[in-house]
Amino acid sequence: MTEVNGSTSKIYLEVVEKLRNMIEKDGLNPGDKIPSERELSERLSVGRSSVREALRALELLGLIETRRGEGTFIKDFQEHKLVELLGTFFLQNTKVKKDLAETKQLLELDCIQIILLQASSESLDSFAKWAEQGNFDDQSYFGKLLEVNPNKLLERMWSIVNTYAQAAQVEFIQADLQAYIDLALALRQRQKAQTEQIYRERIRQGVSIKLT
Amino acid sequence: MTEVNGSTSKIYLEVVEKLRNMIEKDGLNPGDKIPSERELSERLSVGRSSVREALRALELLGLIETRRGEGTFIKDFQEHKLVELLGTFFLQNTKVKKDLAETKQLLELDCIQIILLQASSESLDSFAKWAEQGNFDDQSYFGKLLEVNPNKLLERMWSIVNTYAQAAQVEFIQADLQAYIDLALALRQRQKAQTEQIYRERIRQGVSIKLT
DNA sequence: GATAAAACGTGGTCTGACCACTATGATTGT
DNA sequence: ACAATCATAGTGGTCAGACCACGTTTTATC
Repeated sequence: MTEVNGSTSKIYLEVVEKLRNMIEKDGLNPGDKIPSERELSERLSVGRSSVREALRALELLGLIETRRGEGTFIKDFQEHKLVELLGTFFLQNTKVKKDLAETKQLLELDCIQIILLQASSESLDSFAKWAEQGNFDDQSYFGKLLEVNPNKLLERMWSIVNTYAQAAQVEFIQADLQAYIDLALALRQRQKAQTEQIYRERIRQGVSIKLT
Repeated sequence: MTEVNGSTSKIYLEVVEKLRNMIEKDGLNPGDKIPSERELSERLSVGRSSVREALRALELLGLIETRRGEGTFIKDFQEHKLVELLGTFFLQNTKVKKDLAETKQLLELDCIQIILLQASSESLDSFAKWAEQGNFDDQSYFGKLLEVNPNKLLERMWSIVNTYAQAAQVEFIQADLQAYIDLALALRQRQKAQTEQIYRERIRQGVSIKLT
């Protein structure tokens, strides 16, 4: 018996989908509460356990947060703990690591391209000022740099790749502080050639992947 | 009554953890079968529903695969759904058309970089041969090109961005067929400057975003 | 009015029951 | 002996109902 399982067999996946639509339709934002498990179960005509499977999966993904006694909320996603999992799980093959390192670098260079062409002088000024304080490490530096770039999609992609890279223990060697500062200054002056040279020769030197 | 909840309240998270250890300890590899839900439930002394919540979460992450009537298997980590999911959830409403087009181009250029440095001559030959047939459009051409590049992460990212770009009706203007063919030939000869020139001036000309 | 107690709502977990599907082994037919 | 068939057991998929633990809200009490 049962039941015309439309397309996505597996109820919990349908619930994920419905949830996604619901969030979009109702314009829910991070922090907002979503209906209770029992209500979802009723509204979607599925068992509560199926709803829970969907919610638990989304929770592990860091997309929602549940607080016992209170409810389930959309999460402002960041630091999903799943990532450490992935790292220790099945991420330990060198090919993946190489791809991660390579991709991360490419995204950083892409970001530099965009910044050179599109970033406002003010944002570049303030970034340079921030860099001159010297209060950063490789990771936080590029995190900040990616923020300066106006392409939010690129920023998000870098963030994800970076997270994965961390999980896989792919970390770049910390370069000389001055190199990072010089990069910021070169960016501010929109010196394309110099910027790229600093990145390649002084910051990402000696890394397995060479570009250009 | 419960419960000495060691550290990670939430049983399903403990199950995830236990599973991870089990996989590591037993040296299980992609394709291998993991114990059945009922057996796990018994071995870990937790309810089957908790086991299922853990498994469903890992499944949505793309770490395992379940086949009804057969069992649950470790999956090759290649096709992780993470980026996809994050995208469908939070990347939707933003007006990212520009970002999409821009990012897509950047990824294509990144791919070209990698190909110039890493692709085998044979794969470049066969790609050029394929291109000379002229049986493609802009999209399928770059889809094929991304396949030539050995960085599977990059390929996947492009594929996703491309999918979204389509959905957002961000499509590049089809260029002259000859331009695509010439690009393939330049790639085969590993002519970096020429390759990039063709891409920028003959294929992606007139697109909103200009790079370099 | 302030405080304490009870009621309610919510997530967390378990159990037991079916269903649907697959693989395996026994049965049967030739 | 071999092949096709069927029965069975094992597996994931789903549901319903029952508690528990915790937070919020309402109510009763002082």
